[in-house]
Amino acid sequence: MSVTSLTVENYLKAILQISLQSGSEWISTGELAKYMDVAPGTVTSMLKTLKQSQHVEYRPYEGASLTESGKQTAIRVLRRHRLIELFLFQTLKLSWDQIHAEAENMEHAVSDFLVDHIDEFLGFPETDPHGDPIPSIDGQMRRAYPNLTTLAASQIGANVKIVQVTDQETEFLRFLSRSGLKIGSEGIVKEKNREAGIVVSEWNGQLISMGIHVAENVKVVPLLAR
Amino acid sequence: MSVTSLTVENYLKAILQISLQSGSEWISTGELAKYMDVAPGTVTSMLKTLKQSQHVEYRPYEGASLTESGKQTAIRVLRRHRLIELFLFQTLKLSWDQIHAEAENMEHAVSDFLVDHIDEFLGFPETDPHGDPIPSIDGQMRRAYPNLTTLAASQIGANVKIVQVTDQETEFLRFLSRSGLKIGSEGIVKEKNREAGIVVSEWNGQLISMGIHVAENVKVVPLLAR
DNA sequence: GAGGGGTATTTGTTCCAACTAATTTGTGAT
DNA sequence: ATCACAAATTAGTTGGAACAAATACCCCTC
Repeated sequence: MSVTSLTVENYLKAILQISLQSGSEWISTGELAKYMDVAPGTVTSMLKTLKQSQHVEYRPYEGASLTESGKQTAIRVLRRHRLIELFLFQTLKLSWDQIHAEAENMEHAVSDFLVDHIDEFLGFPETDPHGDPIPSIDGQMRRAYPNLTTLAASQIGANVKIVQVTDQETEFLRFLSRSGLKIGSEGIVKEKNREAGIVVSEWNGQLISMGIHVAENVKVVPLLAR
Repeated sequence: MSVTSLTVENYLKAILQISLQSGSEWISTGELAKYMDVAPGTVTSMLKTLKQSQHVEYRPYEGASLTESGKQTAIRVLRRHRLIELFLFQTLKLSWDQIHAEAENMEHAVSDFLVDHIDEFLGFPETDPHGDPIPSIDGQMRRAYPNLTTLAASQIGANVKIVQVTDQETEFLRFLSRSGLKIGSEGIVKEKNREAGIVVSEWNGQLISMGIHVAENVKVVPLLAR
């Protein structure tokens, strides 16, 4: 097991998350710098280091992508993160927005041994409290819902169930909590106003409006109309 | 809340533990260097840093002692450590020797907010799985058993109950587990051979011998003979 | 009171991961 | 085809925490 400092782990995880989000394997220095909140030059030198250690492929001025081994490391970090979140969520009954920051710190401080015990304790769950899939012990990214779409992309009149939220910002999560929305909530898209950039939907009889770009972070599966 | 890096926290905790163990407030550079497994020069420069930040008093060639603020920080770290140990012990049913190392890493990665929730979840416990007292939320060191002695110091024929073990070495804890000894075990001192450096005691009908210096790490309270 | 032995401190490096500022490269518009 | 701009890379510094080796200090013994 190669030694990967906390910093290296964070970079690898960031690269994985950016590429999962953007859908492309290759990411740019700039994207990574912004995500890590670090100067571009810092990223360049880190990418060289990661290339040395075979964690990424890197071509100057073009960008970088994870190698198989880099991806495995990143996935292990993600697995730790998500299992810890769920663990805290289940045992301590903390809220959505509270656990993310804690898990961010803890993910580098727990051994694989402990994580596997947490996994067992939780009954080998498939998703974390945000609905994000938990990578399996052998490093596979699981995908719980193949027919996933977003609230923003759903048609008016569509009956949907929230299965995942893909933004961990405290304020966003608080907004959802306040609105009574959580994983498993079912609702109907009532109105989409592309000009105003607004989506209105109904949940348990209550109407909720949110910006289109916000609704893109709410992943749903279609339900058959009742 | 002053910013204390993980390294600073570890030094402060070490100073506290050394002085608790030795019974004297002032500790030497050498003791600390050995405890931290670090070169003496490193300790000297760290002590200067800690003096700067008002965490310790330090006099060259004489040693250092915690200031009130340094002590508070150290106690908070100790509290985190012990609550985490108990948390893992209770929820994941890990063994004595497994949790210590995990908690060592995790203690710097969890917020006071989380620790207080763990405390509540556990029902505000007084001692951790090793019987060590858990400092209270307001930074008091609790002392559960005032009439504490060690197995090594108990008279032949004494009826005792184990309430604490003061060595966290994996091998020592494994030895205790294998011997069936744990917090709460009750036994009788059968034989003490100071020349051979051996203490023999009986637990549930089983005789167990251990070295005197080992038995010093087993803290007991006397029981009335049955 | 002069040495000597054991601790401590100082000094000078090293590595990591960040920064700023200067330079280079790639690309889209004219 | 060139220019200008945005993005990336290089170069040079910084701070933290470690090390080894040289030096300084304390105290005990003769």
